Amino acid sequence: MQEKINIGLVEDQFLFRQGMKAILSAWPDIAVVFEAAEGYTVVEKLKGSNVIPHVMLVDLSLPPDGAREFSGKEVTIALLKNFPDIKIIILSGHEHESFIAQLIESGAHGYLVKDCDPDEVHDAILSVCTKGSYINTRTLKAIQNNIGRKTKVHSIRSAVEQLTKREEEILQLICNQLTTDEIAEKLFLSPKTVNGHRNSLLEKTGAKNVAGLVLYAIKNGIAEVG
Amino acid sequence: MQEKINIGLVEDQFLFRQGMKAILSAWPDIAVVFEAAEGYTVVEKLKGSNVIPHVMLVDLSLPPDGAREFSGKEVTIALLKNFPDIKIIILSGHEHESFIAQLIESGAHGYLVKDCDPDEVHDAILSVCTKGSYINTRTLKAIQNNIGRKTKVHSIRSAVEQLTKREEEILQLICNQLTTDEIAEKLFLSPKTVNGHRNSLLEKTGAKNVAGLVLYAIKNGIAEVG
DNA sequence: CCGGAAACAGGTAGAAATACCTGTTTTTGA
DNA sequence: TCAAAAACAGGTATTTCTACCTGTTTCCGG
Repeated sequence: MQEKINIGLVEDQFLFRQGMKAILSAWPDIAVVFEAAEGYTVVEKLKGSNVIPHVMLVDLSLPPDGAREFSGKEVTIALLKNFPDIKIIILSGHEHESFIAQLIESGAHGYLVKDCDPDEVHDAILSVCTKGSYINTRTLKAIQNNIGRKTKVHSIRSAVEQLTKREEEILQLICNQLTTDEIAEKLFLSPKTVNGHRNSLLEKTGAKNVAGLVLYAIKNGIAEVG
Repeated sequence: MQEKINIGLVEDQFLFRQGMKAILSAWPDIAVVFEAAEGYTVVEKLKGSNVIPHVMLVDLSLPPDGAREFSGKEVTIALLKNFPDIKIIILSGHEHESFIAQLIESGAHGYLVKDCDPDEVHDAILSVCTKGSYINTRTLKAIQNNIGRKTKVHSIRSAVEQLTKREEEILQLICNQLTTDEIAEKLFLSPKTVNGHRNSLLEKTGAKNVAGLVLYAIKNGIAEVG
């Protein structure tokens, strides 16, 4: 008998995790050997574990609990850094194409929507093990669309550039409905400086105004709705 | 042997649905007899069915496919109208308290977060069947918080009032990053009129500026992030 | 049929944001 | 250590938004 493929689950919703376990366990060639609900504990937990999964299924929309942000993207990067042999498949709900592309660029080996067939999960797992990656047509299209979009949004550079720490900070405060002057006061800066960052934000995100900035922030996990 | 409780699942994510089915089927007193992926087909499908579920588990975050919006809230209302005997339990991911309160007000009999224990699902199902409802402390707190919040946001009236059709329409366009003049042109209105609606929006939502409006829109399903 | 809400439209004023510049200092990475 | 990027700060001009008013018309429910 062939050795089983060891699977790790990173998913905050307990119900979904249990469900996935039930689904995966139905295949004789698959064993779920690791589970985690929060992103930031994954690497630590794995280091203390004696069984390292071959494939990790990571939920994209892990909530950024508390202060620290540790979404599916961060988990992917951290995992690849510490366990370069682990194959990573991203699971996502109703996410956005631009984000998927980012994930793949971050080094994820596969991508699945939660609204897929259980068989597809099995396929994906086998595929990342044997071929090293799994990209279905849907994902491919998303990536292509996104790349296509990138070049036409503003300039070739702008969309690829990512925000700096300060810019993210200010974007968050904008989402908190603070005005430029209020932000300046809060961060002990000149309003002119904040204004500069604001302009950079509009430039980099391709947003037309605050509405666009807020949407961008939410889409990219910089701000939350609640 | 006692009769089984018939369960219906309304959940767009196929994987989650399968998982839930697996979990639910593990209990001998429960049978999954109905499934739907989209909200707007539920009532129709049920009318054509000869087995009516006793309890419906409805995903709150059903995506508003295409033009028509038919989220968990609409499904709840439609179900209660057509099948008043069905008990409805809302399932939600990382949703917002204010929304939960709305759901309960819409007539849902119970509320569960997706990050709960499978046992809790079982408890909830039994509870809505025998006692007619299921509210855990977490939900109760959410509702109370929300009610508490309502009274202090702006005025007693403002937060309770809901937006008119026109206001929602304009809010959507604001989220699309249109300026007042652009909205006016698009809707064949005077910019002054749009301005008036804008002011009403700020007043009713308690938002301080567009950022607040966008957040409100997303929180209440009027606009989407993608 | 009447009252109230919604939608419409107008005005004035000031606050805030956006679009362009310019430059210096500090941090960081190759 | 050297160059690039980030953060900082300033100026000017214009657009857009927000906060107050005023009023009319239309439509719907009691």
